[in-house]
Amino acid sequence: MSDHNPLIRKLASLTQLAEGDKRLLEEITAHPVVVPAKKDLIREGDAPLGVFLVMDGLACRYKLLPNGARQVIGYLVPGDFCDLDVALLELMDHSIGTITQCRVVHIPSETVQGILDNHPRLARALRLAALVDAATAREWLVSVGRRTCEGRLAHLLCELHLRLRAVGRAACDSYELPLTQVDLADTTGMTTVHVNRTLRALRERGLIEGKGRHIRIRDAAELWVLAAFNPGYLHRVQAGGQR
Amino acid sequence: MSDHNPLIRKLASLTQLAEGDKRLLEEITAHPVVVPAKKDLIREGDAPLGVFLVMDGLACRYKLLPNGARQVIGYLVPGDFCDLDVALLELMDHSIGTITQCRVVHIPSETVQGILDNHPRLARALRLAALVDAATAREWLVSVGRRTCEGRLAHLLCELHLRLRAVGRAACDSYELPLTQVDLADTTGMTTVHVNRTLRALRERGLIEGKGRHIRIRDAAELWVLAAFNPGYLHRVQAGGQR
DNA sequence: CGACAGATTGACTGGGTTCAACTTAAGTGG
DNA sequence: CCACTTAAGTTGAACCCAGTCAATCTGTCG
Repeated sequence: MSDHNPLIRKLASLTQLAEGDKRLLEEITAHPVVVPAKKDLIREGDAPLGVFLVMDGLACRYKLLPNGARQVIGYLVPGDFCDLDVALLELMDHSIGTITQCRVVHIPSETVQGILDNHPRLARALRLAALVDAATAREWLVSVGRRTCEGRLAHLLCELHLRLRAVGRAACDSYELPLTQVDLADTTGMTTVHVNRTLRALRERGLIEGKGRHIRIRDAAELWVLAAFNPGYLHRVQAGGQR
Repeated sequence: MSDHNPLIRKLASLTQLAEGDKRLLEEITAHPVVVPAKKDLIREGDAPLGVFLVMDGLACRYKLLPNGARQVIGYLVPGDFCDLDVALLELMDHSIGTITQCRVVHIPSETVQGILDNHPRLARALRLAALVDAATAREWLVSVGRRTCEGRLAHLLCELHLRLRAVGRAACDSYELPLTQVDLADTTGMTTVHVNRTLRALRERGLIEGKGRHIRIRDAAELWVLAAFNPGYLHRVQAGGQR
């Protein structure tokens, strides 16, 4: 029953895993720690201490500017972990904080290194996941730089839907999105006011529906077009498209 | 005389290298190929074939949207290479093209893997360089999402100045920047018209000077403030600050 | 009930885009 | 050597998308 382990599901969506690999992953993720909402796991300027792995809940990477502005530079959904090689860095160049309460596993650098050295199939899977993270950051750059405001939000909704579905945290056409409009604004480079209006526009176009936390995608095809969403950057083995 | 080998200079700016390491790097980079300006090294959708390393000139990563818009998602200055693990990917999720004529080395995946497996110090350096690339993409996201237009351009100028200086391609306060205003616009998420006006504003404030390709930074301190530039994300060993 | 975070709405403003003309610089070929 | 072409840079004017400011509403929790 590895079906509910998000790390296993995620890695399995990127490449083939052997039974032994899955067992090892189960072991590593056996004892998560509960972290409340809105707590920093690690802060810019801190010395990194290994890899964080989110098993449940939602966390984000972010940076703050001197003027107080915040930019979210990535989300960690269940199964996601922060860079494999952080141990090489002296200092973190960004912060990671929880959005909701999370169950988090902290994996010491030595353990990570051990896996990378002795389990080539897993190493491959983990490296692949790291590549997808980097590709996702680049895709976000495209969003903020060149997509319209509607497109940015639409793109984010499409991406999170696929990512959550891959780890069994989303239904076919709906999911729980515990982000505030402030979070969305800090992610897409907009203001909260405009996020509010843009979401309404998406609703009025009949593309999405749902008050507050619950999102239902009413017209995925149209949403993809509006978002210019091309899921290739997620590098899923089975296309990762619509069910 | 490894002083002019940009890869060696770059890696040395990130971590300690032994003489043997440098010799190996010299070997690998001994036979670059000349690529004309404005040619794609590899295109989104292609199968990756190993790692590209830029020895001279300027190249960029970019993505195109269906509407024709382009977003530049990273520059490759001398010494930079594209992701170590691309071989794991089935398809490229973005393109890499030259801006100017470049001297480029193509390193087969097996060679890369050999180094990663058998030369731990080099592996460390290369991994570190890859982390810096990822951090740079995140910093760009902050720029486009939360910096003013003046700030974005200022930040880019600061970053490129440091990166070029690290590989001996920039003087203390000036450098050649072979980017058109179109390139700058596609990098910073602006229009060319506004890039033009914003550059003028930077000139009029006395922060930079220089027509066309040649940039001179007149007031680095002020430029850093305007850009909210914090070079920590480049993870240089010796602070990487002003000479 | 009061307090607070988050969402919503309206009115106003302005930064940045759009469109279009014009200039400058750098080839290229006759 | 110069007319012609093309890419890049510059400027002006009109417009509008999105930000700003501020008030109001909603829901939740103690």
